[in-house]
Amino acid sequence: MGKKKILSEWYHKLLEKADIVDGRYPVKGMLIYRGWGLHIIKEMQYFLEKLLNDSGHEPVLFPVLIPEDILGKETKHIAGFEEEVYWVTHAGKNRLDRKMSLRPTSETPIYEMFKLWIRSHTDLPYMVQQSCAVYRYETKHTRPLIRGREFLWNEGHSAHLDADDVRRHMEMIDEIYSKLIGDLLCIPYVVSARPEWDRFPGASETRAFDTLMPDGRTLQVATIHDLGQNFSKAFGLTYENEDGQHKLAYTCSYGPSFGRLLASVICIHGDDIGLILPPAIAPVQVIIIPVVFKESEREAILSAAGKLSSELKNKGVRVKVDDGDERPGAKYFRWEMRGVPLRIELGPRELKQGLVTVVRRDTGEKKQVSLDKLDVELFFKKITSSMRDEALKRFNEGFFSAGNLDELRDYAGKGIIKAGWCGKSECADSIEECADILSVDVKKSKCVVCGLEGVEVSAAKTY
RNA sequence: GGGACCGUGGGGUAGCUUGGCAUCCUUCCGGCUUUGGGAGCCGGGAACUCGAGUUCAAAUCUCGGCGGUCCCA
Repeated sequence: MGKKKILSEWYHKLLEKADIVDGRYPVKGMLIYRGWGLHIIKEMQYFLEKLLNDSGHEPVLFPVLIPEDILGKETKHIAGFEEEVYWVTHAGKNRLDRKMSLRPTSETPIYEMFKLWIRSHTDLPYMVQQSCAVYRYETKHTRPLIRGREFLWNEGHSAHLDADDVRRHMEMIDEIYSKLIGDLLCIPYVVSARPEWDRFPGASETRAFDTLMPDGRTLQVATIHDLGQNFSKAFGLTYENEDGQHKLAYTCSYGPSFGRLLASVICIHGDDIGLILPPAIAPVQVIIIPVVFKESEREAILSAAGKLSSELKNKGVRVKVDDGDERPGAKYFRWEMRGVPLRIELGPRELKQGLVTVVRRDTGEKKQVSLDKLDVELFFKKITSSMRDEALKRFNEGFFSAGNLDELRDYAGKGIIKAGWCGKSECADSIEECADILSVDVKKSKCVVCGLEGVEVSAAKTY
């Protein structure tokens, strides 16, 4: 399929061929999530929700409708989303007295309830999380899983005693997301504070996680927002402290996009043949292919395959025997395209010697292993760590440093570029004509536009 | 936000300039033969994005809607 040549064509074809999503639903920016793709998303979701719940979050599920007056309570927030909100205005033929929006994000309805749930300082920190779909009428170019008008994510919301506790909480969420993105999905990323003009509407700081796609553009896969007391003020979110005084809480919200994480997994790990999935999220971790020549051998081979399959299943491995009518070669291709980490071939040769042939999807490496010494968990560990190393190696090659605007322009679209910026907004505009500024760092550097003393920024073409 | 291109069976396409029988591959169904890296043969099913207009006649020309892809900001 030629991944490297035309990433987007490769990507679109694979989404369909591997049963990940179907983008033919006739509403712009909306997708059908299909079996293979949804299963991968569910694996990520369970992993993340467990970490969040273990850290003290209460799982919740809020309604999708938010009344206009509640969505509009924090003025900067609504101003930031205004153009993207879907409105429900009618019930049958009757106009609703109170317009309802489809949630673009759930800070506002959640704070409406936090106000009722949080009474005392002993209730803090208060943390909830939900996995759900949110709705934003994107006017930019939509792309399946990357930019849609409906997308799946997990959103976490918390309320705290003070600003310090928010900072500590952000560190903890940072750690949880790093487990999700780096450990589970084997994807390298950068975390950085977004420049002021690119913050979440209503936030005093937005910290973002960006992955680097093979075409040199970055993809923001998760964010953490320090909302200070902005929302608490708007919603009257107070608690009673030890002295019986009512104080405004501090709040924080955060979320990774499951669609974008999946898109990153597909593009960053995949190759010309198709998907390569980390074992932890693969819907099928081991595919067993029985190789049958003679009818007389069929029963013995299939029963050996079935026995191996149940043994692995008992160990908690997601395993499948492909006993369909196709020839083995056709099966190899299909399961490789779908990214199954390990293939086990079982034919007359293996049966006779008590062996299996094991093939790794990530490296293509083929090995004969004696059946009683087969350790798939060890294979999974090796695959996982080598996928992480491979991805990191390519990621590290994606950093550049630009001393002037021409260099910045040259590197734009190749990766993440470090460049100097003096702090003036017109210079930022010139930089952003080449590449979006992801973050403003502390290291000193001369502005690539005007040459004045400034600080280093990270910039990249973004999705 | 600006621009370019596109929409034909389930998927991919030819045909469109110059209006007139819709092409091929693949998938799917049935049958025979096969099976260690996408098997072969025979038979069958299945399509012009929607609406309006021009015309004897529209996949083809015009306008609009819906949907998609890419580029630039």
